[in-house]
Amino acid sequence: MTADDESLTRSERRRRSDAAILKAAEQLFAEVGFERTTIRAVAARAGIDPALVMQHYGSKQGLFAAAARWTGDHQRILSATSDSFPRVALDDLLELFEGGDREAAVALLRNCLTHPGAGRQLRDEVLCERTAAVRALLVGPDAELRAELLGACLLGLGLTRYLLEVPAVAAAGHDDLHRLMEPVLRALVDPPSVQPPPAADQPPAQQD
Amino acid sequence: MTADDESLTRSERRRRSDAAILKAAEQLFAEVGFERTTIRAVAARAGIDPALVMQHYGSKQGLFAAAARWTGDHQRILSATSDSFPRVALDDLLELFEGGDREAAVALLRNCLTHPGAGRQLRDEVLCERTAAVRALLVGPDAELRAELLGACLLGLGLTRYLLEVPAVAAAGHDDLHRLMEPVLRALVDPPSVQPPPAADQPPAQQD
DNA sequence: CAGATGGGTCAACGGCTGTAGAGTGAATCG
DNA sequence: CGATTCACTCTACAGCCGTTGACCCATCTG
Repeated sequence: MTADDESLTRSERRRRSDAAILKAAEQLFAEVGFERTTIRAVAARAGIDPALVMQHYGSKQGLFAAAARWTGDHQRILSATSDSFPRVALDDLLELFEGGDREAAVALLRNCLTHPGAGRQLRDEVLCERTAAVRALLVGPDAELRAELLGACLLGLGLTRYLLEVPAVAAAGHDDLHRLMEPVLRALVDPPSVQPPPAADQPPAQQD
Repeated sequence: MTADDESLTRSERRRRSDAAILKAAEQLFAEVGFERTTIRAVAARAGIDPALVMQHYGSKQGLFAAAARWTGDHQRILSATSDSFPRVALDDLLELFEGGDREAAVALLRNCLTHPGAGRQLRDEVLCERTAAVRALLVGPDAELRAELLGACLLGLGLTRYLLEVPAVAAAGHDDLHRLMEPVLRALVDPPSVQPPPAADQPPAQQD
């Protein structure tokens, strides 16, 4: 693939082809999904033999398990406050899918409705696990349901913007998305049935 | 399948097997997706020969095109007012996916990320077409983007509740979903930058 | 009743898929 | 340096898939 295949130690060759396989798999799983991705196509894009993919990852399922994963860091969400959550969650989403290594996450999203493992992973590791953390930020009743609904809205935004490419959503700038979506998320963080912090009702008096 | 295959006129037999094929196809496309659904499995569930499926629908693509479609009626949304929209849109979604013939719609949703035709159909016919109508309800700037974001949030709710089955969202009652999600949708119908119609019940005198 | 029609079945083809096993040659090591 | 390891390739298998064409036989038509 690159220049010299010579003068490479064995473990270097191993790591290099391993990375090439994984990268090709992430791209193909993200582009056309699990079923339409063939081992042969992955191998061709990685510039190696199909059988090598099996030796490295055991099976197509194993390859998918390694390639499709949520690459966002949960830490930033965890350290958000109830106040900053809408902004931070949106930023996280936009950065993840517009950053350099979005493929693994797109691969997970692309297949979450048709590949049982991907669906389970998205539900359990991304939506539920995050939910458990986000729930701690939320006061008032229905914290768990509200946390999951926050995930649902963010998921809807991600899908329409990056996978379905619904025109206006896909073309919108970050500022517009923040301006329009933050109040949406806030409606779940501070639902009408819950008085926003014990403070006064709602009058102008805003402080940070 | 049913009792008597005898004493049926030819066109009756035709219509009957046609309906059986379509129903089986809707179910399988909804359950396991396009790729994992085989003509043979559809035929087996319909109780007929695989070749008959081809004679009736031409190809697997043709069968899918007939089976996966949005069965909700756009009329109710169209006749909503800006005020009633959140409630009506939610009701529409819940009724569609908890009614008797949800399979065709689930089939469309299930495959919208991996089947190019399904994705295009969901985007163009459901999200965009509805958007064009909903946009008319919305006053203020960014009407198109806000309309599409409304679709995105509803899509996220539908996917997490009916396909991914995220626990709390899937188990929630209609009343809880209405109570929590209506304010969310309202944040897009009446974004903070737009004065909600000549103020009425809202707490007095808010201005920006 | 005899021929035409068409819904339905049967068997098969060609292609593609994931996967396995034997083999090769260069890097590694005693 | 000789033996061994191991990343890599080649070839092939077995199975499943969408699709097709020939063939039945109950229904329709004259």
